[in-house]
Amino acid sequence: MVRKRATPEFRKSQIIAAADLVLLEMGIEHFTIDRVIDRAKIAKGTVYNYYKNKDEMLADLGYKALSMLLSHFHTAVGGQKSSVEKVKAICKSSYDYYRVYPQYFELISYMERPDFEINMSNYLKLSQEITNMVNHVVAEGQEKGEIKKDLSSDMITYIIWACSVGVVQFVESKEKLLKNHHEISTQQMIKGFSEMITKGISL
Amino acid sequence: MVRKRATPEFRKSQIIAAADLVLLEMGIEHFTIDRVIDRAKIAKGTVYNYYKNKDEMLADLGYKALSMLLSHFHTAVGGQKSSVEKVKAICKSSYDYYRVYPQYFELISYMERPDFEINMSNYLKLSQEITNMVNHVVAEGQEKGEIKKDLSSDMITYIIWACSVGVVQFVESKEKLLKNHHEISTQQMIKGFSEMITKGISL
Amino acid sequence: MVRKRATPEFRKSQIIAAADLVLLEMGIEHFTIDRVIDRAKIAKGTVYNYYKNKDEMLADLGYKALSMLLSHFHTAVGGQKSSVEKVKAICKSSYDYYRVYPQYFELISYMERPDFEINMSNYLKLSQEITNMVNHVVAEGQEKGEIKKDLSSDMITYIIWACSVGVVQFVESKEKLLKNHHEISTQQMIKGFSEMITKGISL
Amino acid sequence: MVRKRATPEFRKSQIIAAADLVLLEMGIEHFTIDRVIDRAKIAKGTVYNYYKNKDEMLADLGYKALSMLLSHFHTAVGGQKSSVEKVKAICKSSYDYYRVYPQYFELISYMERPDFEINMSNYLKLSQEITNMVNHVVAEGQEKGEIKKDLSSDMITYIIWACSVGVVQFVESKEKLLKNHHEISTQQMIKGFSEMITKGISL
DNA sequence: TATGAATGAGTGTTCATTCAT
DNA sequence: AATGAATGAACACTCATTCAT
Repeated sequence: MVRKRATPEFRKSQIIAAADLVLLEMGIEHFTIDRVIDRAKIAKGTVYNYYKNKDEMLADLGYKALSMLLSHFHTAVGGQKSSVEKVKAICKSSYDYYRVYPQYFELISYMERPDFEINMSNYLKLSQEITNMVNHVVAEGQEKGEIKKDLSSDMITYIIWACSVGVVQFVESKEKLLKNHHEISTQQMIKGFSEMITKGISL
Repeated sequence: MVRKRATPEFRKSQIIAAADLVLLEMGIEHFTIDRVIDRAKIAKGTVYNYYKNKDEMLADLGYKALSMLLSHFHTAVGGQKSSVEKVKAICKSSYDYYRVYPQYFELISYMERPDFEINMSNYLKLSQEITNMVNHVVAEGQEKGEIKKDLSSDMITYIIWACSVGVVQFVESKEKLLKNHHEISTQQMIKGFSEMITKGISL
Repeated sequence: MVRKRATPEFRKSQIIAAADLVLLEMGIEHFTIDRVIDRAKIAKGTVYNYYKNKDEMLADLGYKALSMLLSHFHTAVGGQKSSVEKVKAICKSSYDYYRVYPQYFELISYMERPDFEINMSNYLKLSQEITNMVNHVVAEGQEKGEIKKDLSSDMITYIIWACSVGVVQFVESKEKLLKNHHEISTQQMIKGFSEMITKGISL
Repeated sequence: MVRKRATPEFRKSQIIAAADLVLLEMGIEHFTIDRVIDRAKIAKGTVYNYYKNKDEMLADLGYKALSMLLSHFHTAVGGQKSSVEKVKAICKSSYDYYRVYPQYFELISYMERPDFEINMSNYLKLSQEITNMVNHVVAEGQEKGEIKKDLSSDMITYIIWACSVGVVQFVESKEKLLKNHHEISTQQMIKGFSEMITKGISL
């Protein structure tokens, strides 16, 4: 009814903020455009002036999700001295991240779908940045003789990331299944996992 | 129109085969009854003579998926002597399994969702059997002094499984994303992963 | 599997007995052929050897329902001396009947559907018999000077029946709505209704 | 294909009009959304922009049904002087109402079913209003000594309503069954019924 | 006669996307 | 740019009825 005028940037941030809330409250499974426009108090058609389709909007959210992940990794690495400790911190912070933004974790998994065929160059660039960051830590460790060199730093980086995701998903599904939060054993598992990884990459 | 008669066993296997294909081609997200009946060339109602609902059909597929996995694990462990080698073989065979039955991996994840509320006692029993099998290998290794004891065999089993799933999913999504099969580096990654895990759990 | 042989009469009574139970337990709304064959332990196709379709089966049940109603009316009238008292007893026994066979009441209403287009000659004949029975009571009352004559005995009979059905349905829906059985006021209502009718038809 | 634009008010009235026709022609048992959209020549999804679900649509029809009924009662009562005459007019106007809006009668019955779980506060309020209106007429008659006092005005109101519904349904089913309109005897029946009721409640 | 596997036209509901205004 | 009414393809599931054996 009321015709709101706003700069494109503002409007887009308004939409993404609403989308963020919807994702937070409903999860990716029940994320719908209708719920987003309800939140954002804008018309349905307006969304499509800013996003080609739903997936493009999710990619935008995904970008935010990766940003937060990168920031988590930076914080985690910051306090550590040795490269191995840094890797361990990264493993642990993957889980911390999931605890704080479980929906973002879901979203990142969701975006791996093979039929997610939109322009995600920004997303991929950021994804690369995260990889580079971890890669840098690993390569440094290899140079300093802390981390074994029979695998390329790339490979080690991928393995660390893949295992971290796997462990978090495992914990997630088990917690959902059991419907109670047995935080203790989860913490033990994360700790055991981190140590296993660091031991596995050490010289 | 044309009424095709068949033994219940044949018809059920026909449906499962069609469902397998649909899962393989479309992924769990786009797995629908309509697509299954299209493939199986049967009427809609027929499906419901064999399965109470969609989830029960998926549970049947899931059971098959776990059976194949267990069988893969058994084969893999069979040829190994030391416990650590057995664990390594399990890690590698997770990927082999994925190569043969890629569709089953996401199905297993899907069935973990908390609202999957059908009778899955058979499925869960088999799931437990797999866990027990791996657990047995790990516990044996601990007794023989091959595997470290600061983590319970349960915990190690879970971590191995979670990491294996993570690595396979990673490989899967990267391959689908890049749409070319760089089998070599994948093989390297699986090898590196297996060695990292075995090193991580060794004394 | 096992081929049961039986006389057609026995088989039909077996089906109708099962159907009766299904109607009793599920109500007309959830009355299905599947549930009947489950109960009767016979094959689906067999039903259609004895009944052209579902409605014909219901008509058979409906016949039974009317039989019980007629029997209720006979019992009710039996104890009364004056015609007016007989009419009052009929009004009351309509409700008694509903209390004992609520599903039969539903069924009778259901069979009034305009698209209930099957051969119901038996049903209609019995329906006529009930009408005749009431009509006889009314006509007798008119002859004896107990019941007013400005309306034909037919008309009075119809009105009595129609009002009785209406009152029972009203009580039924109110009880279902309120979900508690306030038997007292219901009894009062039935009593009030019966008296109102008898007063209405008296000279 | 062709996108027809209309004001919401028009579209809603268009849907209701179509629904009215479907109810009239098919009866509540065969009232489906598909038939409504067929009639209204709109897309399926459009219905759900105006009604949350089927029951809400029926509730809207039901509200309209009660409105017309109340209006009929008001008109009927308007011309009468004595309370007893007013009651008689109400009985007769029930039938008039049915003649004008035959489809609404079964709808009102249908909405009494206990699993009708939508917000019907408006409907129930209106229903109460009708009851109050009749109740007022009866209570007035009791005060003036025209109507007997051995039953509460509430009870009498309910009985009048229940009997009226019963008689209308009886006439309806008989007419449909015989498929010819013997308007004369129907009129006689309504007249007889009204007089029977008024006689029944008089002092 | 008996069987029960097979059929397929519904049934209500969802939701991403389009497009006339 | 903004609106929001309109669209229609999906979707899981039901059940009376048919018919080859």
